[in-house]
Amino acid sequence: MSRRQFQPPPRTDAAPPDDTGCTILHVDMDAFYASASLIDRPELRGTPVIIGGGGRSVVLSATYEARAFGVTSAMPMTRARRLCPHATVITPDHDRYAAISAAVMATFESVTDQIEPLSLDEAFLDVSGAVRRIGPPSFVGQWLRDTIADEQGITCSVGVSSSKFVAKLASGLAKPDGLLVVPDGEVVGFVQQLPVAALWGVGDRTEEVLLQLGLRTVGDIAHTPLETLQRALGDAAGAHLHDLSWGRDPRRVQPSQVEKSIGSDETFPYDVDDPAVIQRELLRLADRTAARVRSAGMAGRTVTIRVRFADFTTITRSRTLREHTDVSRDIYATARALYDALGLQRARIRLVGVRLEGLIPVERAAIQPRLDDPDYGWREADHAVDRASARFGPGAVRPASLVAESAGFRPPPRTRQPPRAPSAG
DNA sequence: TCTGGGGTCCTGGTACTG
DNA sequence: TCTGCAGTACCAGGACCC
Repeated sequence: MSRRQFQPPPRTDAAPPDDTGCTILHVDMDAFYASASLIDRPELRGTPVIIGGGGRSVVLSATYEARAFGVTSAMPMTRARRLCPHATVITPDHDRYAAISAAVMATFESVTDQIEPLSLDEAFLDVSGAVRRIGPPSFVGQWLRDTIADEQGITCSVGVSSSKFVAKLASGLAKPDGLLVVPDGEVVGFVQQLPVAALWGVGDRTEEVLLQLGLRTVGDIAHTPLETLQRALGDAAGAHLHDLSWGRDPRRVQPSQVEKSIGSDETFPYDVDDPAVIQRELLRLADRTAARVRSAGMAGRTVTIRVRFADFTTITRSRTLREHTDVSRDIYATARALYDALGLQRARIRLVGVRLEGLIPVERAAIQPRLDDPDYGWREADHAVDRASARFGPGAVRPASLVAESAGFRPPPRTRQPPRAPSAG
């Protein structure tokens, strides 16, 4: 809980919007990573700034001045630099973002304990328990905006409504630096005027399907038979969109969301066809994944690998183990077996990933020592590595093959062979 | 133009079991 | 013993979100 008590601002005489029953707030930081990066670089305010790395990375965030040139999040950096060559490029500082996010979440906690973070820069709040203590939801929303601006030096936008879906739409329309209330009686009209792509769950593919059906607005979806939507999009997605098109969204704010999987992907700076390089990368990713799983106090049962080829086709392979594990060696061995089973012969690979799914708390995992386990086995070794990493920094202790890699590894020359199709299964 | 990294959820196919 | 069926678990991939 927050150590700071809520301090209500002076009330104004402006007529408040009708926010009766609108107890769901969606708070979304404006261009969060860019705004956070400019706290220490105030001279760059009002100028185009792009947050992103080099090589094959994409744009993490951009100031509104850069967005005016067509730069958007997730756009390849090479393209962003072309669109806005005079922009200042800043390398992301994730530790800084996490610290600011934690401070913002603490501000939320001074209002309500019903907080559902969606990411570092946005969250749903259910303020129904705070209305009597603090004031109407829109008043709470404005106080949050003022407080975050004062204390963190960044702006945010707030959507206020009676459901998560509409609150999120409202915050998006309020951007930047605004607050929008959608009263209960206006939800259907508000939603149905929007284009189909505004709906949560409609991405490029689904939008294309809907447009092919002649559906351009949410109102069009609302007046389409449910069976037609389900035939085109599947039972779940069809029903979901039909509900949203009438403003129906019964999902409640869920304060605690348990992780269901943990994993890491890595895109190589160049396409790789050397099996040894890929095996080392799998080892590194398995190590990293296992450390995160142990740090979260979890254990998982299904190991999934992902392989993306040079032509961007992507395959996944998974295997469910007999027992849950948090041991680096088990995860690597399974990932390696899955990769070997692909039977790839010098295919050009762009990315590999390792993920552990089916997570449960480690104390519920009932991990059984095997008869051939030594007294102090791989789990104890992992915990020793974790302790060393905590004391001396990540990577203080690594598998020997990774140490050799950092000492002398050189990337292989680029090749021109096309990717080989993976074997069936 | 050329596409990151970390996730969740859903769907359809297949294998297994009673 | 064989076959068909239903339920379940697993697997692979697609789509989506931030």
